[in-house]
Amino acid sequence: MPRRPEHGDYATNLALVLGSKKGERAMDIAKGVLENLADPKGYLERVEVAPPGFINLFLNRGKLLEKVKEVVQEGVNYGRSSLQEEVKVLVEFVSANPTGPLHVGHGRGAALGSALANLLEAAGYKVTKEYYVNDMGRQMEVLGRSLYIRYLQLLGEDVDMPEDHYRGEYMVDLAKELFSLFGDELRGKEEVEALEACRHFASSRILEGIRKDLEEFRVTYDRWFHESSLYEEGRVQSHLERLREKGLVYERDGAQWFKSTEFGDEKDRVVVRKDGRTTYLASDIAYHADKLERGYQRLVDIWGADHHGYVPRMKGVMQALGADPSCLNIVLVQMVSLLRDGIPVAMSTRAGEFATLREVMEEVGVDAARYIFLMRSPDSHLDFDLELAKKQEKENPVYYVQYAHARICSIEREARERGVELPKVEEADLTLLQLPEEWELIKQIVGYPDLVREAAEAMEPHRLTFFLDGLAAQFHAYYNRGWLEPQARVICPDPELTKARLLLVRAVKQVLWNALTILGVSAPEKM
RNA sequence: GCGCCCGUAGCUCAGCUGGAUAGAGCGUCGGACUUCGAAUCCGCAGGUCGCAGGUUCGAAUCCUGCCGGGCGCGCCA
Repeated sequence: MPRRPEHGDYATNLALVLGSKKGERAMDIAKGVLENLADPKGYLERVEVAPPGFINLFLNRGKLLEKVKEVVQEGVNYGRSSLQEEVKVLVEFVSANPTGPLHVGHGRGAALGSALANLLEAAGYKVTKEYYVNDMGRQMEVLGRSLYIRYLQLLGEDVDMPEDHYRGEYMVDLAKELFSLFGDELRGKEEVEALEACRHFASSRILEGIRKDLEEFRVTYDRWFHESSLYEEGRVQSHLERLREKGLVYERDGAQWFKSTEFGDEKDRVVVRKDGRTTYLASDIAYHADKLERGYQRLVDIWGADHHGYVPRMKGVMQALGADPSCLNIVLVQMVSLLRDGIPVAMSTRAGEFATLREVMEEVGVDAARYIFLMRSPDSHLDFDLELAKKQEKENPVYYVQYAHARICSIEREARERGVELPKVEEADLTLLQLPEEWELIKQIVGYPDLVREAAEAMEPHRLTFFLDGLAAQFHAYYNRGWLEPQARVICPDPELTKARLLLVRAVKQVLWNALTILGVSAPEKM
């Protein structure tokens, strides 16, 4: 899409690229392309060649106007497409350990994962959303002991909480809850048994809290996959055995190692420790094998960027499992720094200083929080200042876009009040739309389906936020033109023109709604 | 030391996979409300795209080397 109008509505550098490859003059190739250009459906008004070899395409107005009618006819389905064949994709995201409440970093992953899942679905993929619950390992033991200590403290015993345990205030609350259920019953039991009860209680209650936070954040899952289920069925061991037969798992220094160097990793990785316990990598091998066995052709894992060092070994795991490593797409989302009045807020789970997702939701609202998380490329660090977000609430970008939607709803309400019926698609003569602002709006909404496909392919929902901002800006400019020019208003003196404009504006509203919905942000009819 | 990400306007960031004169929001300054919602719009100002080379018709975009910031480099997850 060229910037300057004389370069057409679309432009291609095809001839320049071909010219450099074949060593021919680009201008000659461009002219040749022009002569052989087929346009059976008449989409093109005219085509020009410009030095040094650009081909500029000017779209046929009438054909574009028909597209506007399609927007209204297709409604919520406009912009959705279907792939040639069904592709099953599994999006796994957040997957935070159930050792404490979700913090802002998880919020970013949650917003991104859910929006990406919607986006892929809109592009025609068959999407499943999954949360991997790490309910095994040392951290779970530490969690159980942390709760046990809080519980004993509650009963008046003098026990110290070690530095490396979970010291957050929420553990005290859990201890109280535990006490109200069991009284001092646990104190009399064997420690092993009490710890097991604490572990189970803490992790299930915390996981329940996580589920509720996410639901409130408009994030839902098709499945919660528990790491422990892999062990109950003995599948971790069986997959390790299979890799051992392939020579990809071997013993050294009393431990079992996965030969990830075979696939480009810088060193081999331990899967079974000297003491016989498996590592998380062993679980991940079984888990990803399970994903493949379930028939997913494409696996999307969304990780915090601090886990980037694990990418090579996971790619290696895919190859070891006999899969193409390119079918595993790992999206690394950079850190979020939560600020309060410009001052960084510490976000350590164990130290118990929280910047929870719940806090953020309650302070700035779900719409604003989701939109801010989704505005930037996952590759960029994100500064999220709570105070600033609150102060600027009314200037927040999300309100700008939502306002455009609400404004159109308002226009439609006004039209009805004045006795103007909203036109049916066949009743409107769109050729009456002659303002440059209208042409710009038309071009933008017509380009929306391509945007959805491209954003999905790049796995970059943030492109939608920039599209939305641009569409809203174009609409607001259009609307404001009617401020001083009553004949440029949607509801104008000419009834036929009014019908055409109402239809256009309805198409704009539909596209705003569709894109906002993919992002999981509401499109209010009133604000 | 090695690896990944980032470096674009005063601030926060886009830049559509190498195109034509680098964009937006916020902030500053100046304008537009007798009503289709001013949560908006219009305009001014603001740039050696971190630095230096290279690739070619053409580079913010690709390659190399530096500089600066963030994050990793466990028989933790």
